[in-house]
Amino acid sequence: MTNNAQTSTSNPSDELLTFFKALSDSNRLRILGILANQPMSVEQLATALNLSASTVSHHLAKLSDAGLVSAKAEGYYNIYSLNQTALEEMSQRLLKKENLAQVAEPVDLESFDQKVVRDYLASNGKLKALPAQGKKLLAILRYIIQAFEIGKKYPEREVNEIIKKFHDDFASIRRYLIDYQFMQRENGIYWRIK
Amino acid sequence: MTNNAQTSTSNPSDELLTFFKALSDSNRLRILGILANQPMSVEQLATALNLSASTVSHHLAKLSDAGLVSAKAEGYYNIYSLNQTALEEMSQRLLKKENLAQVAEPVDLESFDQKVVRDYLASNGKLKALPAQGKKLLAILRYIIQAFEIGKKYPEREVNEIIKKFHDDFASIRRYLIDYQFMQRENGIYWRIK
DNA sequence: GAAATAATTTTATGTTTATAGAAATAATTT
DNA sequence: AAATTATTTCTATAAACATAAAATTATTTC
Repeated sequence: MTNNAQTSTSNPSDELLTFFKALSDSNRLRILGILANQPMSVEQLATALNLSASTVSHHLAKLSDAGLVSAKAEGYYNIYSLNQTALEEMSQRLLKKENLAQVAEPVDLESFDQKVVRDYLASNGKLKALPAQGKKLLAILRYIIQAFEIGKKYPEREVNEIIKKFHDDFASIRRYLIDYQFMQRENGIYWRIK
Repeated sequence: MTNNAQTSTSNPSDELLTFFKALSDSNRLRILGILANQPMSVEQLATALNLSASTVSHHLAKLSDAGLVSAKAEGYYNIYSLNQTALEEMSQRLLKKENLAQVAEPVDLESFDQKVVRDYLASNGKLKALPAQGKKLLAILRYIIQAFEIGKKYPEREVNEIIKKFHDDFASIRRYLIDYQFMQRENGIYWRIK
């Protein structure tokens, strides 16, 4: 298991996650349903749901963490009730596309390219092979094209030299760079266009 | 990609549960966040999230079951994109108090009383004991009071007789019935008032 | 102060679920 | 047809979680 060492500082998606996790159990949904009709004590809920008091208490703690219910001491009963405002606010605030889009950590859109290139690069800096086609070839081409300056004019001989640093089959790669619109050519002169 | 086989007895809370379970995992939230920015293939997502393709596929299946994403075949890529409408519809439709209140199965509000009475009743129909106080005593009293007709006048001797069928300590119970306003008394005559 | 009652926390256990490797399926290119 | 690539399904495993009994805490009644 690799990834995200999840930052210790609570980010907005922690809040989302707590909210959804609270709602992702059938007995907790039943509890909310009951509390939407009338406030109740832990013991009453336990009887109504045929669960132990400790289990209900555990569920209520999760719902409470998510801000969905709140308790009011009454005698030695703890009367829980639905926190309706939180429910509606949450659903409106959290479930919009704009907000969701921000939930994603800054996605490294380059990472796919980087992985492909890493996989294909030998330790001498040359490519072990050329991907036959598709997305991986494009990733490699995006990598190679960076060896050229945008706008600068290169004679074909120089283009070949630069490409050869990556792979011996400079002819194929040069053609790909043209085909996929990374370069343009006129009278044996090449220039990078993106 | 399979899609929601939605159970034969599918009730509204199944739908809610599927929806929330789909959203209750941090990697699935990250996927949604990314797809809110741009559609992507399984492999691209796997690379961006540093997860295996099979894991991402598994997550996408859950999101798809919940109607949150949909896929479009493109070459041999499956390009997934956010199903924005579903997200907003769900949040508005599902998270209202009226709807939540219906999510709860018809709650048997009597069940607490019934359980208490069952626990305290011996096989001969008599009470094994009298709860000292609190909710359980009230449940027992609500049970006993049903032996009386509302409005009908009972002399004390008859009240004692009826109560004795439940418990020998008729004096305490008679007093409780008055104290807790199940009966009223005047000149040695009793009547049930609720 | 002692007994009774309600709720929470702790601890243990069985179930569910996320994960990834391997195998199977599907589509594409050569 | 054979090789390549992407995705899904199958299988196994480890982590997360629901559950309840027991212990603990807190409150009330007597």
